[in-house]
Amino acid sequence: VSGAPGGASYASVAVPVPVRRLFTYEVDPSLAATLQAGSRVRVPFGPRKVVGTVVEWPAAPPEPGVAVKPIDTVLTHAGPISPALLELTRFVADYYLCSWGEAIETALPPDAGPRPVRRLARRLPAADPDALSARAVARKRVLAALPADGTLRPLQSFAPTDRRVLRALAKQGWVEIVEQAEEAAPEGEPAQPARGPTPTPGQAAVLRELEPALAAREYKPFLLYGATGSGKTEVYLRASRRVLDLGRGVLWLVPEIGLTPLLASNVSARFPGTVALMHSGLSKRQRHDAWLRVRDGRHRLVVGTRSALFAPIEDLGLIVVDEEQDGSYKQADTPRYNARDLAVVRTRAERAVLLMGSATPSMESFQHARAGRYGLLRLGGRVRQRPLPEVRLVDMRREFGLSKQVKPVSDELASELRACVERGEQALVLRNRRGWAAAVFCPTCGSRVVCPNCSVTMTWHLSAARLRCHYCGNAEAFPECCPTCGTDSLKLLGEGTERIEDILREAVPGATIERMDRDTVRGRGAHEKLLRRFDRGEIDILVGTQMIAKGHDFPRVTLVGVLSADQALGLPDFRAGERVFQLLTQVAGRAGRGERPGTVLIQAFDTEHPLLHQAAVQDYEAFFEDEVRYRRALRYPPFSALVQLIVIDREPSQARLWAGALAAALQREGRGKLIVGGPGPAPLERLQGRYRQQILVRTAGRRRLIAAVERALRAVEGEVPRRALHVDVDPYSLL
DNA sequence: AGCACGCCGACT
DNA sequence: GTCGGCGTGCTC
Repeated sequence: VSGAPGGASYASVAVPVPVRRLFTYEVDPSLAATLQAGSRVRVPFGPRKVVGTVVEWPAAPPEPGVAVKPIDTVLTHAGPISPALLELTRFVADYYLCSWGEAIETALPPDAGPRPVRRLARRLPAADPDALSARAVARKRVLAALPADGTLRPLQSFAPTDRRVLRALAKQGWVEIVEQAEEAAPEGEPAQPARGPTPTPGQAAVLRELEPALAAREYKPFLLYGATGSGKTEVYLRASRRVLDLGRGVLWLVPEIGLTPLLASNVSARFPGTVALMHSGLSKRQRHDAWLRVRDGRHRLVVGTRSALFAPIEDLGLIVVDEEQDGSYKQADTPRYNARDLAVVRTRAERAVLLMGSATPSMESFQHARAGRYGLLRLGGRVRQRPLPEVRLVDMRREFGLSKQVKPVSDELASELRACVERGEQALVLRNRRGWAAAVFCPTCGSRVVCPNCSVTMTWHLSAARLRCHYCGNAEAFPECCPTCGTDSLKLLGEGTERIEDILREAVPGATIERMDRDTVRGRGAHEKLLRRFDRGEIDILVGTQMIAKGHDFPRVTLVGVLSADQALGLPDFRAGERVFQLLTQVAGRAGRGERPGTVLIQAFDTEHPLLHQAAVQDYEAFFEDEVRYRRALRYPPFSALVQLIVIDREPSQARLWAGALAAALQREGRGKLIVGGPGPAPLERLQGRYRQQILVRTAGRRRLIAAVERALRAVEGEVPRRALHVDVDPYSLL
């Protein structure tokens, strides 16, 4: 297999660099016994060493003329990557057009570095504080603080100065200092599993439909479609119970919303000791440890965000994808994978059940379900017969006609808010734009203040007293006069959450109002902390961006206001409508989750827009029918697969040139079967000082599309530098 | 992605 | 005369 008799043997290694190629290394006979596909190996790579993964061994000898280097060492402490995981990462590399090494890197836990050691001190038998000289006050005191029986005491429990004294005592031979690897923190789970509620008839019916698939050990995908509050979580929990009882593992994916710990503790209560948590809020160490515990089979149920898709669960029986339509399943940087789509791949490979849930399924998933490729499970009714909220559209044109001024918060919403607060209930107000003003406008010349690096308007933040670019972070002082024409009559345009908060303070006197957006909740736990305060009733009105739409069940919320609901409908993105519908449905679902009925006010200028009416009556299927017609007509997903290519350079002419070459290659390689849109300026033509040209390629067959894109990328390899290219297969957002 | 090699501006 | 800027190219 590996060359001449008695000759060297070779291994094919995937290295973590963005080069879609494998590298051949020589395997020393001494390593042969420990090596296998999936082994992590330290290899020389150019002038440095990298840790790569053996993907084939033994492998064919290299082409003549390449100077093969030997594998340095085989890393054994982490163990090899399982064949299943190796295969999944190979799929990621092929499908999302990244290198296999990069795919493996994202599937593995972060390198946590050496485990922190705990140092402990112990008094040696002969040591006696009284034997020390009377002048050695500190040493006497510190020695006396150590137990006479020689029990260990952590160094951490001493003051820093005393620790130095201890070291001196150790030098003298009175004290011994020992090192001990830090143990992973004990779980502290409740021993008694919590009993869940009795399933509603709807839940029971869905579970009956699921049962044969759960027991069958065969790939079967389902879409669980049910309104907010219809009790999807209980279905997930019961399905998980069933699969765990069969001895198989469960993976439960949730969107990235900072509430994962909350959900996980609820799940843990039902399955004490079985649940591992995997999300980006954890430290490297915690993620690393959780990964190892899962791989060792100590946790059979993993709750986590996007990257948990790669959790090394053996014999996986079920993947739950909650809120499957959520955009956070799509990774923004390389590899740009979608965990929901990969869940299909993984369940298929592992002969497991896929259970995706949503109140507003993605167009893709609902279309699959309608076409019979996914089992469609409808969950009707609301838990405890809670009525749907009353949704009213507020016509802002009429509002303008009455008051002759543009008011971001209508009189109708203001009075509802006052009444709500007076009743002692709570309200949410959604405005999908942060800052005080969306733009600074010059009425003299008609220009707006734009970011010097990006083709976007600068946002005015009053509390920070800075103009900020939300794309590159550039911040400036408010200009004294117009940067374009020099006159000093600059006006603010478009109210952001900061301004809305202010307006509400005036409109609803006496109410406690807080704001939740990326400016007010930074860092770990801030998001959850604010929501907890809201939950405890310490806040009457919570204003914020779409952040407030996701999350928890707030029983005291009876009013939801949405400002400029139709604004996002005009965005140059084929998913704009879908996203607005999802957001409106989601935020409307926040109203009236307790005993009292809820009211939702949706403010818009284009109140005739069918989508707003469909959202108002919570008619997902009517929305779907309209949207599916539009997608079919324009051949957008789900009626095609789509790849977005962006060519970036400081020089606009250079970007155009390269994009032209790439588009031509795509035309050629597509052999007339691809729809090649562009090249043309990307929706955000300039970002961080670089010009961006966009090409959108689509066609019905996704394998064919990806293969053609791959060939085109290879064809322009010498011409277009790799770093100038962004390739996004199945993009979620085109902006 | 690193990292080295390689050709043009402000400094001891 | 060098130190160093980051453009280009390669990594078995």
